[in-house]
Amino acid sequence: MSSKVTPDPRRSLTLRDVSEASGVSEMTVSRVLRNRGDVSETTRERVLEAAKQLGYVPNKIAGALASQRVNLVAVIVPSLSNLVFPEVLSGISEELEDTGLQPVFGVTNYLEDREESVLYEMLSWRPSGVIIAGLEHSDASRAMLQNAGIPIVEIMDVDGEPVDSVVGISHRRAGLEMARAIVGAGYRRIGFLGTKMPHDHRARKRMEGFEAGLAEAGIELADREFYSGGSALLKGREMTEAILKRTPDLDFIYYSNDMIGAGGLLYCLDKGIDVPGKLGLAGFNGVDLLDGLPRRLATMDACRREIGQRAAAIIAGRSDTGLIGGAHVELTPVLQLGDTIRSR
Amino acid sequence: MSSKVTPDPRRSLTLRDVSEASGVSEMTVSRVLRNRGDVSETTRERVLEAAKQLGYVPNKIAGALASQRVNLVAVIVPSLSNLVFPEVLSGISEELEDTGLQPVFGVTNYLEDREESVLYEMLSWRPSGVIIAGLEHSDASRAMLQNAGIPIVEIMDVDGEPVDSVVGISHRRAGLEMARAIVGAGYRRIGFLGTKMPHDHRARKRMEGFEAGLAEAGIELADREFYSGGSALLKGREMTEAILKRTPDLDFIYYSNDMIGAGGLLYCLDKGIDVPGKLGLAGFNGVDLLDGLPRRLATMDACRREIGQRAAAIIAGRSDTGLIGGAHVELTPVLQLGDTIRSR
DNA sequence: ACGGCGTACGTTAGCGTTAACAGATACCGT
DNA sequence: ACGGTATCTGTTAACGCTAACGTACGCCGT
Repeated sequence: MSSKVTPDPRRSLTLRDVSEASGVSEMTVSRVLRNRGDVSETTRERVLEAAKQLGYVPNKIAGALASQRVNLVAVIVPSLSNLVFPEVLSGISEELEDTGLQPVFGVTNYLEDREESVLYEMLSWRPSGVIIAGLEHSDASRAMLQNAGIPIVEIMDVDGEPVDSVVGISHRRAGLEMARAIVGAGYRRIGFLGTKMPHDHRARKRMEGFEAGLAEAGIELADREFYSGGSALLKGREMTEAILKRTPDLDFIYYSNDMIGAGGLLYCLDKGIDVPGKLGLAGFNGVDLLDGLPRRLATMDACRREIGQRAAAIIAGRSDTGLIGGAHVELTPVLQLGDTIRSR
Repeated sequence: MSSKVTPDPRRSLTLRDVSEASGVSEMTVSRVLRNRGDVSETTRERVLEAAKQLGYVPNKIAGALASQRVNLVAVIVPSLSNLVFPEVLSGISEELEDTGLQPVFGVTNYLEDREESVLYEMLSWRPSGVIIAGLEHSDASRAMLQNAGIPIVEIMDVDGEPVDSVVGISHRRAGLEMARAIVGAGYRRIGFLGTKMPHDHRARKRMEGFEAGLAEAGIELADREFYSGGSALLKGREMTEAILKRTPDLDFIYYSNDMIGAGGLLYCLDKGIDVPGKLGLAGFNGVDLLDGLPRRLATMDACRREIGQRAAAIIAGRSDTGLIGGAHVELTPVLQLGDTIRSR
């Protein structure tokens, strides 16, 4: 790989190198590379050829500083292993595809401190917008978002006060409606299995909504348990076994996510428990993993991909909702009864 | 939110604003904010206070341009829905945690064109290093990597010629050893179910290795089928049913990933097929999802998290392997027999 | 022949930060 | 009292690019 073209392989190329190689000014090269302004067809070709020949890669750092424009969108989510977030990210990527905007992902591990530092770090690159999961942030984070002077979209959840725009579903209402459906189907001794994460506000809201829904019928949760870490499917199994041992007369279990719900379902099938006759089950999310299960778990679609798309559309300025002053998009999750809630 | 402090909420703050607010030069502010050089305790506090008060967020764009240093590491993977990659990314994040380096993720959807444009885009931010999945790239991508003048780590796979460093496993060998184990356990009529992605080189190499392993014993694949899209678990079910219908005398099925393997396993359990007596099954990856299944699928751990960690360590200059000239780290996946290969 | 206009470039002056060096002050030993 | 050193702070000049404006030239109609 002896390079005849690059004078110093250590130093990276600049516009000047391309301009010298093609015999025009740096400005003209810049114009060609950005397709801006008038350049004759012949010089355009000459410049393009030289740039390609040298293997020139523009320096966006300098470009961004000079133009005061950055084509980055900061996207901050609590986790990637949750299965939900990769789908949201896909929706964002897809929608941003041909806008010239580029998503940059950051992960907080459900930690407020980390959210704060990830946000700080990302804002220091002066992105064109921020998409961030949840409505609950530290005071400092909230202040940064407010002062950033760029569009902010908080996603996943609409139960609370957004800084700017918001796209999501009401987890409270999701829980509530699930409770109504379950009570409506005649179940009375109801248990809850969920994650122990104190900072998963959405799971918390679902449970609160769920309890409120039960309360409408004068019912209280018969039992509950929380876990953290490990394989969700396995935990679903283990916890289902444990809760049924402790409270054998349960006739329904509501899981805070589909994964542990699936584990519970597999356990019940193993043990020959009559689902949904003797015991009903429901999860949350509508992950397509469930399609492959022997029986389809009742669940509620969280509109993950669409949330990503709508949020990205707002940042890209493509949203039809009020362009200024913060859009407020509440999507409606659809209850899928599956085969694990008896139909009356 | 009437701001007494910010003069113009539209324009974002600069070092100058902080310097004026604290009565020192911009340089001193810069020093305080970066903990570099000597600053007296009193000024340091005054500056910090002013910065916090104003809500100043440094402009890394300007900083990077001036210092010619960027604390970003470009990480390029083909997909996020594969379950494998989020784990690799976690490994990277974790390892980079306290190095001052920040990973930035890009997704290619298994498309060479997209890989090229994502890479170009990322290189234009002049990152400190690149971690990229796979050894197969377009000529242009390869040229960009070679000329970037920064450490490059190709991950997941070691079967090929790396540009610089490489961390991964030999998928060819993984397939080969699985074949040997299966043949060794006495299976003879062996089928393969996999993904149709022409650009998933690693799946391809596993299959090639697998066939080579069978060939050692004079065996050929009895049947095979490929799918694309949809719920992997469900596809595993459907394809298993289809292949068993077409070739009923199969005594083993090797799946290209655990997810469809799990689907196949659930199908067999449903149908009461004797696993592993009459039919053996194996997948690939060692995802912890499998822990929750009624029976543990045989698989091979792909060392996903560790790959991420080792790759990040190389970029961070923490690797013990030869610091210059490209490290070559081949991890060894461990065969886990589970309950779906009979033990002789 | 002239002004007017459009096209195709070039020039100049930053963008906000940091590297490198240059004071300024205080303190020290002799 | 002196130079020397240590500690702190300021000044200057980039970094690589682009916005805004300037200029040269050709073409047109009258």
